[in-house]
Amino acid sequence: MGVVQAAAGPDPDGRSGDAAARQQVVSDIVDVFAELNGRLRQHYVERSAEFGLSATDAAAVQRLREPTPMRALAARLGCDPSNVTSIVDRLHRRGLARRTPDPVDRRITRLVLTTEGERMQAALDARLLDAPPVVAGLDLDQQRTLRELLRTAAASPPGA
Amino acid sequence: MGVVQAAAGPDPDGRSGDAAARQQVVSDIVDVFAELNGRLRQHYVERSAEFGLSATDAAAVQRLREPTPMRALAARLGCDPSNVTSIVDRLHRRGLARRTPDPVDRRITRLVLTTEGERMQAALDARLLDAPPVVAGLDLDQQRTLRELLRTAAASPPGA
DNA sequence: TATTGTTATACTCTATAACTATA
DNA sequence: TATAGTTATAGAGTATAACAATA
Repeated sequence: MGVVQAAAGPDPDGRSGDAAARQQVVSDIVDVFAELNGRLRQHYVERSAEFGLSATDAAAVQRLREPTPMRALAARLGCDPSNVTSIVDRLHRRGLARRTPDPVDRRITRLVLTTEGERMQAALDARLLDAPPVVAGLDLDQQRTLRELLRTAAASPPGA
Repeated sequence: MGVVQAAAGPDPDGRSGDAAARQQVVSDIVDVFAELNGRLRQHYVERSAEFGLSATDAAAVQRLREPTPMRALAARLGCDPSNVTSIVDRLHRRGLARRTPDPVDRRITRLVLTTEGERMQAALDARLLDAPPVVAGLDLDQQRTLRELLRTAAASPPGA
């Protein structure tokens, strides 16, 4: 159930019933969503740790599928570019990624996975995308429906 | 799209197609889910700020619907009990909540909203549950379907 | 003059451990 | 001996601002 508790009986005056019911559905969704988000985060933390990586570092490895400027990786991770430096430093120390100069713009550093990094990426994909909490318990059809609904919600502009 | 990119053409050997397609759906869902979670967080931060509250403090107000021990509030907020002290201190300074002794167990502090706290709670419900990003753009039927799917996913035990 | 990556720093969030008062 | 709440503190995560190199 959501934060807003459902009334015990029917609406006394019979007017606010619709609005209350609608608010209840929204409240329920937000609540389960938050619950699942917590589990999903834990899933990523625990499974990334199996490879000796933080969840953030693992996410970075998953997102390096072609030569990528630092800023672009920051955008994909949804964080500030200043954070990427330390992430890439750690991946470099682990022998998973390296910095290469951009051929045309010398301000840009392009990030590339090493061979070991590519192996790690495949392993992470298999392990992290194996029945994560948002999807576990849903068959393929249900997953497709869920994806469609979430995409529709995401297509609604943030400031609407 | 998800982290794992969909292949351009059909599967060459015709064997891994199913598994790859399934992984793609999961990857997509996890991605949109994360995107929506970010927007939802922002929604709560911004709208709570309209009332001079942090998102956490607002969530606490929303969850005080009857006399509640500190630990119970911590459980509802999904945080450690040690955090609740400062939250309640702030709500108290704002005149929104007060601590009352439990009638039978003197170790327990029960949290109760003041009249102003109850007004704030109603205002927060109206404002925070008004078309949050997870739900915006979905009609009532779609919202019900989404709730059902998320509940099914949440019903699947975390360690499964 | 604007932009990339880096660095130093500060701020927020959250958990752990030690303490007290009760049970 | 165990539990509720408090306190101090430390760690992770993230953002801001200033800087050097390059455009």
